[in-house]
Amino acid sequence: MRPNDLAEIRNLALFEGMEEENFSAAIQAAYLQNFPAQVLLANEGDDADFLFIVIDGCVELFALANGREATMAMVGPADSFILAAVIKDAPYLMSARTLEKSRILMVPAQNIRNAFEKDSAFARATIEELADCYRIFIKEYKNLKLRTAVERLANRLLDYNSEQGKSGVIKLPHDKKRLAALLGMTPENLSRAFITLKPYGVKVRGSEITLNDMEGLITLAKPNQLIDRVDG
Amino acid sequence: MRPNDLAEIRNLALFEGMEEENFSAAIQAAYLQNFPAQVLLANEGDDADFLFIVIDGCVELFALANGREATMAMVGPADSFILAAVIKDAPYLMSARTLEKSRILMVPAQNIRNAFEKDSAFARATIEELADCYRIFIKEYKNLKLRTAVERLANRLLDYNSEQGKSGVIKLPHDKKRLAALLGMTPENLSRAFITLKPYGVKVRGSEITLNDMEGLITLAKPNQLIDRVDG
DNA sequence: GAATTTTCTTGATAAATATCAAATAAGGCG
DNA sequence: CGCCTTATTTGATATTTATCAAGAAAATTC
Repeated sequence: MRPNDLAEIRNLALFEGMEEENFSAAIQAAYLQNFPAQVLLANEGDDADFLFIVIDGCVELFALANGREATMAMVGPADSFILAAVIKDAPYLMSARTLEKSRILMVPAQNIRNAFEKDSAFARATIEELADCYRIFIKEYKNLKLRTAVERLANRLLDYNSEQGKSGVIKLPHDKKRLAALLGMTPENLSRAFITLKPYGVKVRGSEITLNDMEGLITLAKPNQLIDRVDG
Repeated sequence: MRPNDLAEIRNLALFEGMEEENFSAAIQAAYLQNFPAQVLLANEGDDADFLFIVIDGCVELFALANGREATMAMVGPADSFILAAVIKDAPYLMSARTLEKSRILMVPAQNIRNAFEKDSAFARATIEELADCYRIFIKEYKNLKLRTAVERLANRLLDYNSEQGKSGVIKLPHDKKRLAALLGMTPENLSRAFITLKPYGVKVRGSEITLNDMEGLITLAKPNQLIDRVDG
């Protein structure tokens, strides 16, 4: 591991307050690895051998059942995933695959569990991280249960706009097939949802989306601090 | 608070390993209160003033948006709720109401936050509790995204059957309106889902359900350890 | 126990979403 | 560039789920 990488990892919220000694112990057994796109990092049902942290790139969390596939979340730089399975020493409930070339830190589960037995700052950081992940999923669950497909798309566009500097011009961060899966709809439905949003000033040119009527879009989307990451 | 109650609370997983001194400090400011049915205990959007723990009774967690209401979970004895909001000192993402006469322990949020700063056993217990809650919701999310309404009902019936001693005769723990909301469907749809399950040996007599063809029902439901609480 | 309210069911219909098939567009590669 | 693969869109249709309006059943009240 390069010293550069080490410093970057040291600064992750999860490890920030940790004692140097405990950090070293936890991290020395870890791997920082480069993966190409479309690599399966974790498979639902398998025992939680590693905690994963995305350093660079993008990872899709997904689940299979009944011949269907559901995208659960997209994970980006500085995000950990499957922390809860590691803590419980239980099977992963989700699978994970890289969507693009990604740099991933893999910390053996046992090291994580040892670390928060020993290091109370790390235990507290773990609590914070878990609480964050929990609330994100509660919001996703509400999003799915309380909104129609068009409303979910509209709010997602508002989120992307906020993340990307509120310029009114968005670059979709994933291809449309994956965006559809993330929003809990089929690609065909996503296409039609975009058409439905046309009267609300949403212009689609490939993966570039322009929002020409924020007022109107917001009226339709009804963004909500208790569901969305960012308020439109 | 009666000594009896105190002993019961002391034995909750969350407080089990806690130092006596810290437990006393946390609990002395707490209220153990009896509520009738249909009392709103927490309101989404409000600041998290209390951690709630159900001692007796039943509480519904729900959320509102766009004129719709979604039931998020049912909480019973020994379960805590809205722990994550307390930890983050953030607004509740869910509202909570009693469904029946209930005894609820309310611990001021500040006491909880103090407690895991001081007490590492409590911090670890909090991690475990949060990880449990997280995994339960991941499962619910998968349930909703990967299964049809009929499949969700079938699996819920199998769960209830397992919980209630696998006798093949179930007493529904909630009225059907609430069961429908919990399963993410309308009451009308629940009625029809029961009719759909009739050929699979599901007999409905009020809130008493009889399962006469476990094989068939399981074939339809396809219960899954990675979604359901108990495996059929 | 009759009246009243609430819950549950049923029927008819509408809306939302998925599926299947085909056409079009976009991107990558030799 | 032109071929080939993959992604996206469109159209037609089916399925799933919700809505609205009654009616039936159950529970509650007086």
